[in-house]
Amino acid sequence: MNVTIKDIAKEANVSYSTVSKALNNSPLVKEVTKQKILRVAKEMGYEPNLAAKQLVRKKTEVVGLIWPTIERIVLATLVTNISKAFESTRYSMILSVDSTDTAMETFKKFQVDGMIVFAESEQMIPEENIPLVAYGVSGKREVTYPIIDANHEQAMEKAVQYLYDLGHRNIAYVGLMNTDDALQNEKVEGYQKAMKKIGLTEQSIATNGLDWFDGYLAVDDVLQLGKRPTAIIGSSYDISGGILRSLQEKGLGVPDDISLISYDNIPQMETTEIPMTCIGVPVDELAEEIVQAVIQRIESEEQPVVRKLNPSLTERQSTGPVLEG
Amino acid sequence: MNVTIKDIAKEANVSYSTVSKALNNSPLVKEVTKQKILRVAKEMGYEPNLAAKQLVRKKTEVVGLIWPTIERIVLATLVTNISKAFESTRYSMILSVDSTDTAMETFKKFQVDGMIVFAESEQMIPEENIPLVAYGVSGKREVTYPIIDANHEQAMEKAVQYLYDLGHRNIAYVGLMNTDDALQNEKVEGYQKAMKKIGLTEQSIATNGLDWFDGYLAVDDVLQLGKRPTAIIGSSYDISGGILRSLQEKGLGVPDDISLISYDNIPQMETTEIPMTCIGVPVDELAEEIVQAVIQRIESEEQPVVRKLNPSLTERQSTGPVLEG
DNA sequence: AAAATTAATAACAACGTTGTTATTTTTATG
DNA sequence: CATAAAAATAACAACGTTGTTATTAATTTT
Repeated sequence: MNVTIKDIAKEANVSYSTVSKALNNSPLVKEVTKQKILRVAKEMGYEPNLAAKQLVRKKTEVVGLIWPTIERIVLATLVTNISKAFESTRYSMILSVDSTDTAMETFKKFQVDGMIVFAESEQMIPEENIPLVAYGVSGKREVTYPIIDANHEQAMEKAVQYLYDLGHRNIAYVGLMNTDDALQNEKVEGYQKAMKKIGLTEQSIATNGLDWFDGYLAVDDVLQLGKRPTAIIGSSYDISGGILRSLQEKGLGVPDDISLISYDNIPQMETTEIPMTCIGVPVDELAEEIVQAVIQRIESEEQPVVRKLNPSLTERQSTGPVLEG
Repeated sequence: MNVTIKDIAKEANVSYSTVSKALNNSPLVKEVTKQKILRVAKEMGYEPNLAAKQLVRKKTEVVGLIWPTIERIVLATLVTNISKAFESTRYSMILSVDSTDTAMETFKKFQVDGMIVFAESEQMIPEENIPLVAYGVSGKREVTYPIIDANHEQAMEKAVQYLYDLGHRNIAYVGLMNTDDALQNEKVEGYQKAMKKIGLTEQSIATNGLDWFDGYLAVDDVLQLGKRPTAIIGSSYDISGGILRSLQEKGLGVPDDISLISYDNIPQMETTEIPMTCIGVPVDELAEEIVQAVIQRIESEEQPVVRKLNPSLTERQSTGPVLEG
């Protein structure tokens, strides 16, 4: 049997309500008794009973994260970071890999205080009176829950501008396009707009998928473009990894012969063959933002809003100025 | 406010204890009243309060799964399958990606009935009076909790035997070796033993890592072996994928010029460029086994044992008989 | 049709907390 | 040094269930 506040009370010769207050660090109990109770509690190995607490307080201080497509690894780093971000709050996080519906059922059963949903599509999530925050493409629809999204357009603009400033004029984009993946589409469109804005002609290479090898293969096409690009923007960590490898194998120096900048701002960019310059909302920042959003929504019933986070560019060794041949 | 059994009781003109019994389908309540109560409950949208139930019953019917290294995707399919396997039980599953310690804390707070731990190393997990089952390399140590493991040795033996029966005599193994990854080591050793047993000379190619590209690169080495192998055993899904692609690119027909068999028995093997013959414990089976193990351990205090599951070979189109040149 | 038996329902005490109200103890005040 | 005020502690009713025990209603049995 587990030890309860009543056991502590007996041991410490106080009433159990005093124990409760002491454990919650209430100012209503004298410092010395508080200390004694705390000591006794520790000695007895007291562990509060969440169910009991929850029953009276109607709060769990737990947030559920719904991640239905676990097998697409892209988000793993984000999950890890969110999990970490929760550590400095009074909330803890649990994860479900079930379908959104099933997961929501489970979380409702648990009476989590809030949920984070990785929204794959622009499809609406039925909100069942548990505060909810979505991470994903915001689109243009009305919202009934906050959506955290990245400003992909701005990201591409920054990337292009950065390369332009380094002297690059032929900048190619490599990534998935013309599918119904709203996120990928936003990226290409962002690139196209940015190029237009700055007065350059776009040159994009469509890949077949989102994997490493798709980037690896795309380099052949890139090198056959009319004007050979001096810089490439890879649409994701995996894609860019493949591009980098292929360039190396073809004897093209990065960044001397060709500069490479990758979308996705994750720490892993540091540890590629050549540390990669990248653009995107840093994951830790993103995670922090998401966590804050749920907590705020839980605690203050705030209005749902779409937040487009600003990307930042992290300069590493895969980019450099155009060298005169 | 949520509707409780007391609300239902009022509405149905019975006592709340009768409602409780009716909802739990007790034989103590008359069929007609039971039906009425059930109907009223449904109409009112009743959702049982887990915390209250838990408080009196001291059971949550929830199992926690600890998966600290989420970023290594290999296990994702297994997680998905475990999650699915729980659906047909009365338990549900939640997931934590925290470190084993932190996750165990959270789960203890939640008072889960049991835990599944993906044990990375052979390191011991401190068992804190919550029934625990580990999935991972069993090693030779004493156990205080059940460990579910695959019989890697037998797997390799089956694979080699299968290829032998098809006429292959030069069978190469491609995979990570000589690192401190216990699982990978077991695989190579299994291969070596199997070859020896059947009287063939082993030819293995060590990769640098566990990724797709490591397999892709390894093919060059394979083809430079003294006796060119007629069959390759790839050590994992990713590795084998790389091997397959490289063979294709080099114009080597699979399985006509060279047979390929992969470790890992997951459904994805069906959808590679050429559907792959594979060896291993089928994930769904593995998942089922793990789930059964926790449940048994929760419900019957059974003795901890190491269970080595038998792998099975799934024949697809990447393997065939040796063709006389 | 009264007594005994069985079936159906109701009452109520748990479970381990929190938060409010009541009581006691201590300290300050005239 | 009584008395009022403040501080500390204790008592107790929630919270929404389950499971046990008590009560009432419906059947048998004689």
